[in-house]
Amino acid sequence: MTDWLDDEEMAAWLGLVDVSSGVMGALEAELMAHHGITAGDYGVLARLSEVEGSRMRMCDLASALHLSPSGLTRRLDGLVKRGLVAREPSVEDRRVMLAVLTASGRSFLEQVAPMHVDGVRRHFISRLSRTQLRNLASAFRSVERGFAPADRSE
Amino acid sequence: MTDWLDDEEMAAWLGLVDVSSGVMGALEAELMAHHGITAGDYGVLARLSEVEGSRMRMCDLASALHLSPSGLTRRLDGLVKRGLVAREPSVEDRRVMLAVLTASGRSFLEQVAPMHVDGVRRHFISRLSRTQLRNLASAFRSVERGFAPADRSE
DNA sequence: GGGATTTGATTGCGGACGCAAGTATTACCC
DNA sequence: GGGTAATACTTGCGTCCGCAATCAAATCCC
Repeated sequence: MTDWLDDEEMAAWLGLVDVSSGVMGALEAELMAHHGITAGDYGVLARLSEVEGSRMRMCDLASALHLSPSGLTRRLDGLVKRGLVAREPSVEDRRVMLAVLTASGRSFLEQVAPMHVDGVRRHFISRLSRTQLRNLASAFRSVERGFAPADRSE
Repeated sequence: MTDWLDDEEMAAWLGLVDVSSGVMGALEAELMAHHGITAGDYGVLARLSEVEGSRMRMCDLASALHLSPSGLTRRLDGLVKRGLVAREPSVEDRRVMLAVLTASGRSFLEQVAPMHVDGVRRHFISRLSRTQLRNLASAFRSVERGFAPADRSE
């Protein structure tokens, strides 16, 4: 018989699954209901707004968002059609396209972002004490340290 | 200006997102590579195996898996085609279909499950001390307590 | 410097899934 | 008890997204 999960292990594992899907689902629904934007689209805008020049190479943006190249191409199509992002060929490397946040994309994001962080706070942060928050962050760091060198099973 | 997230809050939030997507992604890839089954299909088999009689009403199964009714219908189509699950009309309520784990479904699951819990252990549980595990489970419970009565924002 | 390899982006195709509509059965209620 | 409402499942349709193929451009290497 295999080494099954005991109650505490199971609670931690199921908790991770339920909490992440629950919180992210709630945030997605709120973003869509109040601003008509998907979490994926919001992620593009937010990421672009954080970087120097508000522009990123497609490939860097795709990996930052854990999205395939083709997925990002189509996601960007929608954002371009809405005028929130523009495509701009790179001058240093003519293979690459830069995704650049437009002025209206930035102002849209500035309307949406406060509600999003409020959602994170309401559904997640506010349920936790400061100690729990710190413990959580430290536990997540422990798990993430195992990610990079863990691929030798393939 | 809105009430932004400080460093610890941000670390906890980003940690949740990255850890859950990282761990679940790794588990999904392993399930697919070693047993040719998606995480969704595995979830159906696992859930059925846990209940009395190895059968569930479609609607209960759908909500347990956070899946829409139509999504479950098609997912079950695939599992039925592979002979792992069977459909069985209910005698007490002729609207409902029961999804029932077949003998081959059960034996397939018994081959897969040890690898799956091993994956959970490798990618997640083993990175944490017993104290971290307990703290994590308790923090998740705190967050989940806020789920049910939190819908007054809609 | 010119051909082979690598890298970046897009498109065709197919799978997965949610919503809305449709059908069948049950529950409710006067 | 008969009509209305609610529930369970399925199907049609559209969207999202990953993989493989394709094309363009840069890099490598002799």
